[in-house]
Amino acid sequence: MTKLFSKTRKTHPSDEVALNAQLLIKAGYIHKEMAGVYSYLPLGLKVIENIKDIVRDEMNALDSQELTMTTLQEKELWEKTDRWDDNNVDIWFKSELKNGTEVGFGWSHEEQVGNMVKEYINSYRDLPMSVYQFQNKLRNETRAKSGILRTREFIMKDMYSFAESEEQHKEFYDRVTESYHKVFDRVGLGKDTYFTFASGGAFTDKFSHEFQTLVGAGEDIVYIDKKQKIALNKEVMNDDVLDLLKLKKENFEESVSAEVGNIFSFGSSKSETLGIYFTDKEGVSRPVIMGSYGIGIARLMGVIVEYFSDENGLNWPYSVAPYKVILTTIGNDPDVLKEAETMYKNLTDKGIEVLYDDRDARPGEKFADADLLGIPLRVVISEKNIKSGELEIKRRSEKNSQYIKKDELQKVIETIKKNNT
RNA sequence: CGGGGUGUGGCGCAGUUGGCUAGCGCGCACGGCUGGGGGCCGUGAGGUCGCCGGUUCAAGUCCGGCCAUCCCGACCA
Repeated sequence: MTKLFSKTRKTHPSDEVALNAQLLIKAGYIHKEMAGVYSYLPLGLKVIENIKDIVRDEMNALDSQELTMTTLQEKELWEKTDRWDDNNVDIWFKSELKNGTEVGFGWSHEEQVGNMVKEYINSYRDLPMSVYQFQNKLRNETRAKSGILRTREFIMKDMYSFAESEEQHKEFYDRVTESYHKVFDRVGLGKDTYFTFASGGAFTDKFSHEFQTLVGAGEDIVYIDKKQKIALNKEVMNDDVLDLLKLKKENFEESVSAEVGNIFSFGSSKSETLGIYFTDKEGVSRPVIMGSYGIGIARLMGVIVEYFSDENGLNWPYSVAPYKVILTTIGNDPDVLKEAETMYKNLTDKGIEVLYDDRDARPGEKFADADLLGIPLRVVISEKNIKSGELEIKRRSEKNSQYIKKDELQKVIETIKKNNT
C-alpha cells in the first residue's frame, strides 16, 4: 500500500451525489475528469479487468471471437441506416478530418461490424458466426448522472451475431441469454437480476430483452415476477403484451432497477440495408439474421458497488475484488513484519492476490481503510496474535473478527471464493 | 434542451449590511508523544476567492456576461 499511488480519503467531493462514485473516489478506485467522464485508477482497473475476464470467459464459451474495432467511424455507413442525422440519433460526438471529411465517434458498432463481416460471410457454411469486443463507447448524453452508471464515455462489451435463419438465430440468442445469466451470477448479482422484456426500438423485433438488477440506484422501473424470475420493463407493461406472453398482471410487482445488459434481434432488416447476404444451400442469396448483445462493464461495476456496499464502504464479491486478501500489520515489531512478509509470499505464491498494508499507520486507520477498500478478507498480524499462535481474520461481509488456526486460512479463502462473498 | 442550486489552498467548510495582513478542520512536511477502529501536542508550506468585464475611495461580498458542476424533468436506439 505504500507503493500504491492512490490514497483513501475521508470525504468525497461535495458535488458527487451518487453512492457508487462517492465510495469509488473515497477509496481511490476512480478519478473524475469531468461530468460523466471517469478514469480508472489501478484498483478500479483491476475490478474492470476481473469483470471483463468473466464476461470474456462466457463469450468465448459461446464460440464468439474477440476483436477490437475503432472509435473513429465513417459517416457514409451510418447514413445508409439513416442514423447519422442528429435528429435521429442525438448522442453523436462528431468531428472531422483535416481534409474536411466528417467522422463520428462510436456510440455503437452495429453498422461497422455489419459492414466488416460482409467480407467474410459468403456462404451458409460461414454461419452462424459471432464476434465481440470490449470498447470505449462515446455518447453525448444530454445529462450524465448516477456516477459511473450513466456516463459519456464508458467501457462496454458488445457482441454481434450472424445467422442463416431465424431458427439458427434463436438458438444462439437463447444461448446468449443463458451466458448472461452466468455472467451476472458470477459477479454476484444473480439473485436479483431479471431477464426482462423491453421495447424493441428501431430496427428490432417486437421485443428486445434486458437484464435488470434490482437496486435502488437504478433508473428503470420494471415489473418482476419473482416465481418465474422474469420481468417486464414498464415501457411494455400493458394488457396486450401480457396476453401475448400469456402472463398474469397480478404476479408482478413494481421495482426500481438498473439495466446491466441487453440483447436485440435485428432480423434481416439491417442486413438488407447494409447488404450482408450469404448464399444458401440452394444457391439462393439471402440476408443474414443479425443480433446485438451488450453488457456495460463500467456500469456493472457501479451496480456491484451500489448493491453490496454498506456504511463502512465498498464490499466486493470475491470474483471481482481487486485483491482477495488485505494483510494488515499492527506496530513495527520486527517479528510482525517478518511474519507478514512470509504470509504475503505464501499467499501470493498460491496465486491469491494480497494487498499488503505496510503503512506505518495506526490500527484504526488501517481497519477503516480495509473496510472502505472492500477487500473480502482481512488478516491482521500483530505481536498479540503472534504470541497466541492464532490467525486473526475478518470477512468484509461480517462485523467481527475471528481467530483460526494458521493452517485453516486456505480453507477459509476457498469458502469465500466458493460463496463469492 | 427546460427549470433550480452551487463554485473560496488537494478535500470538506466559514467569511454578517462591501472595509484592514481571506479564516477553520482534514490532508501534506518536519519534530515529539503514542500504538487494536481514522489518537494527541508543536512548527510549517500551500489560495489568480471559477473566468471576463462593470460599479465603487475600496469587491470573496454588489451588477452583467460566460464557464464549470450537481439535482429535477425531457431523452436514453
